[in-house]
Amino acid sequence: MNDLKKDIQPVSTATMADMVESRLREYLKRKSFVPGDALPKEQELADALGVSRNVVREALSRLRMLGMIDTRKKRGMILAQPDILGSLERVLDPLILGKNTLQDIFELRLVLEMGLADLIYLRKTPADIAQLETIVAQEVNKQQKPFRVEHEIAFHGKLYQMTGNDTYMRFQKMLLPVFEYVLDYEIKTNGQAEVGKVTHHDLVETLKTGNAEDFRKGMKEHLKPHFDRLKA
Amino acid sequence: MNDLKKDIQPVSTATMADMVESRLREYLKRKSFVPGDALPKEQELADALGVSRNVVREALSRLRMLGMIDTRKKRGMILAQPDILGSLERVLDPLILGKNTLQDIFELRLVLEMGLADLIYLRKTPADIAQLETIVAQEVNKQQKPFRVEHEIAFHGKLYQMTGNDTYMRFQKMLLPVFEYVLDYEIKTNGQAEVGKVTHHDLVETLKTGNAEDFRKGMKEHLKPHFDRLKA
DNA sequence: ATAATTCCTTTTGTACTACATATTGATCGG
DNA sequence: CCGATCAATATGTAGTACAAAAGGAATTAT
Repeated sequence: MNDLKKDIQPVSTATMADMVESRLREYLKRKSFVPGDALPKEQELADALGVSRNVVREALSRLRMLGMIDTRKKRGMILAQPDILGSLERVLDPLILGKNTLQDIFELRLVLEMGLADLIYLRKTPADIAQLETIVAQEVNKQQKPFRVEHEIAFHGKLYQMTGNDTYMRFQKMLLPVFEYVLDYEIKTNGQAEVGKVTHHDLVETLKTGNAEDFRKGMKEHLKPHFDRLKA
Repeated sequence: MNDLKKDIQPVSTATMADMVESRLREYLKRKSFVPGDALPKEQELADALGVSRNVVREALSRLRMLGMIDTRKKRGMILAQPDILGSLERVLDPLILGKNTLQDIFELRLVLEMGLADLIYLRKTPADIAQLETIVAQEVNKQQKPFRVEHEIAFHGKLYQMTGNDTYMRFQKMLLPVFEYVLDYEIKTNGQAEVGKVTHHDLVETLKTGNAEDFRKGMKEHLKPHFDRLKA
């Protein structure tokens, strides 16, 4: 199905820039360049590849966007360490993604949320718990719609942060808009979602007294309305 | 820390292509383009932005790489649905990522693995179980090193597939090389890792008789050696 | 002699032109 | 009325030219 497309399309529609991009990738890998190493100049690459400098620049522009290379005016280009999530960020717009992908991401976030218990228990500190309690305390007062979302983000965001895993935290943050978007859509079609039986407050209590297993169970209950909506 | 960098760097080092890329993104969002809509021609964009067509093409080249736009020879460019993971794929190379990021991804995969139980129980079929049993049966014979990795991939890969979530599955597959890479590194420095008490065979049994909660516990035990290696 | 300044060289960034190529749509012929 | 050929058009590629910045070399001053 899709495999055929991936085999045939590149042959027919591959442009020079595409090929040069791929060649450069291969070149960097084969030469075992490490971050900081200098790359040949644009003109040299163009000559070596037998294309115009224009094409080379289009390919380099892509690698530059991904953070794979850094270029400075006279010093030439150097290999850099790309920010993996930086590239994702650019594409993760609910408005341009397909419905299936959005649904997949929605589920992915549930999976992530369910799996973070062990990391949290590995690294949580009393200070973290205290902050969570502050967040929960502020929730009690304001239950209006705009604030509820804010508190959801504050609470769950703090949980990600407690994992001590920066990539994980940023990843979750990026997924948030998609989550909200799908949620809004679901609510519009299926009516208001009820809230889970286990509250944020309960989860914090579990963090203080229970173990990772308990926390996972609590989180499952907390997210139950979302899970119930999933189609088998 | 990094926030400052993100605010200051763009001002100082932003090239025209960077700005045009950002402008185009904003433009697409503001005009609420939907996939299939036609974009203005390159020359028109260049004129409107006050830059050369060259710069516009560098920016478009980036969007094209991300799959955000499709272009055909005369028909112009049309907005497309980007493949979110496609962009990740290009950057997820263990050799060029930093050590911290690699460690983060290693942990991320453990998190994902721990969180997939509910999706599996929502969607598993008898056929899936049968396939898993076949995979496990083949494991028994060959325990040599190259085969073990293959079976690991086959087994866990099948689990992802059972979630019915294509994005999730591809994501996991992409994370695999990083996982292996970090694992190899750990083994080299800390010696061979022992294997978890719960085997693949046990997990399949749980899938047949137990519930999602049991499966999560089993998976935790199965991955215990990895979790034990994590630093608090 | 050492340090600071100035100038020159080099490489990227941008602009412009020209033309090839493919696709669309229209015109022309059967 | 349908099919084929041909022209128009937008992207793809090449090539030239020059501006700007950054590093290094040479020169001057203390």
